[in-house]
Amino acid sequence: MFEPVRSVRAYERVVEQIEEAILSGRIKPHDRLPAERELMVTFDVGRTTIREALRVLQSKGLVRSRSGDPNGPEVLPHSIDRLRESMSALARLEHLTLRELLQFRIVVESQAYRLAALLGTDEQIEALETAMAAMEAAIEEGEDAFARADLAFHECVALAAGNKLFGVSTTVLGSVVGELMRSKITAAADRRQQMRESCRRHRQVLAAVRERDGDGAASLARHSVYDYYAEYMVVEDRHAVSVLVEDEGTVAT
Amino acid sequence: MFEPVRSVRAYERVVEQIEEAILSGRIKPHDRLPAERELMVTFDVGRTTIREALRVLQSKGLVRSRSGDPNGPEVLPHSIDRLRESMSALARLEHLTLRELLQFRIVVESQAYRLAALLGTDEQIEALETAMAAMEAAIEEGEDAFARADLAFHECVALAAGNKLFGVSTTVLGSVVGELMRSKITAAADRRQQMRESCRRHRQVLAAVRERDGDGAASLARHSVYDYYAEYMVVEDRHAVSVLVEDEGTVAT
DNA sequence: CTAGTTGACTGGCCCGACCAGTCTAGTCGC
DNA sequence: GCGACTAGACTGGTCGGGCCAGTCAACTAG
Repeated sequence: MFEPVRSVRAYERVVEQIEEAILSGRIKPHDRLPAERELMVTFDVGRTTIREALRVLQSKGLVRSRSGDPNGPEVLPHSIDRLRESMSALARLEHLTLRELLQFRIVVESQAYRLAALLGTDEQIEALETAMAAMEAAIEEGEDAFARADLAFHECVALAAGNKLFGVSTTVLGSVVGELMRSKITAAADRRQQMRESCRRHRQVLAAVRERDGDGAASLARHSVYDYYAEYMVVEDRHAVSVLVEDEGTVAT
Repeated sequence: MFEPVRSVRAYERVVEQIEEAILSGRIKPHDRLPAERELMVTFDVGRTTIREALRVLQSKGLVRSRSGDPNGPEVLPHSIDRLRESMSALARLEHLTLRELLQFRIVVESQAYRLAALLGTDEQIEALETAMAAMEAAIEEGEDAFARADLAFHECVALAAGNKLFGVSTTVLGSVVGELMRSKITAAADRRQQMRESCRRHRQVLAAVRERDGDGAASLARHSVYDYYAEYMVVEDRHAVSVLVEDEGTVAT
């Protein structure tokens, strides 16, 4: 007849209210929350409680507190950092292998290209061309710049595909793969050469996209990822990945 | 010459240390952390700081504090809840549409089946059969039981595919889609009928998997998701999804 | 009009206290 | 001897007060 009432901590209810206000858009990024001593009056709780709530919101990437700022805690612009962190934690805890990450990445990335090729507007594909050029230019500016340009390119792909999820996934997966690779990096081979090779691959895929050849772009993208990482996997993992690489209907070595 | 030192809050360093201990596996699930008053001695900080650190770790889903528990805060078993939450938050903030979620889900799910069909062991596929039966039995036990059985089935698929990521994604996507659908639910149609229909679809896909027909299973899975949700989308969204549904090489209406 | 100072705020952190929940050891009744 | 009960020693949850360092803005001296 009656429902059991699980005791809810005070700070949790504070979190709930503020979080809802942010997620619903009632409070927008760059807005400021009232100061802690003010919040503790409006919520009628101690400062400890307010602070714990703010810590939680901060760890969720929703707000940021700066010591001494008279404007109060700042509501942060949306970011996928939290998603990246939880994905990264999951990867460590579940001991995700490079094979698993690449299988997933191949699936997601190739279909993003396919969607972009089939549904992207001419302007969006033109933007891809620009991003591609920026990427090639970034080779000279070092690895970080290149990584950023690469990210921007994939963001454009997701835009052309008309699906933000593909962009987010690519970013997150790239980050996690990066973390995993750092441990098994091959003594910093010729990165310059790798970047150029990467650009060549991207060019090929982009060409297929331009021709509105969705399947071709997807296939090229699959091979691109596979070839890039194949050397870091043992034979049986390579096979498990290559199953996804070849076009449907044919299974490779 | 010298690096700028951004001041790191005390509680953050506490979080770092404990988090690293957990993520690295040095502290295992169901282990207990020392009590707050004890931690505050070992870290040489006030209880406030310890509590803020614990709140953060709690919001990360790594530990749980129960009032009065003499054993201290508990290290939680791994869970994808945090990933689900951040994904859910992202979906709200970025206003992800049903179309976007389904496009992604179709891509991921179909390839999971494909991998399962091509690489799953006979035992794993047998387990799929068992899970399928449990799902059919669960129809009689209500929606919640059915949802659980459905989840378990997809977990088996990911297992057969040999990739935990596909299972995680399916779970997370399912949850987010569920949240989105709650708002546009069609007056609780005949859920019983829908469940039966869902089982029928799953059976078809499973049959293809049994025959090791990866492409067939993938194709059936794509259609299955599409058909299930098509009515909830406007025409142009339907088209953007159907592009992914048809086998490569052919594009549908 | 600018450069520097000052003061009123901010959040970060600590302390001590109190309450309510939880487990356990010991007690009481059988 | 054994089970039910109780009391106590913990636990975390919350509060208030206090101090410090950082930040910003208004004000002041040049």
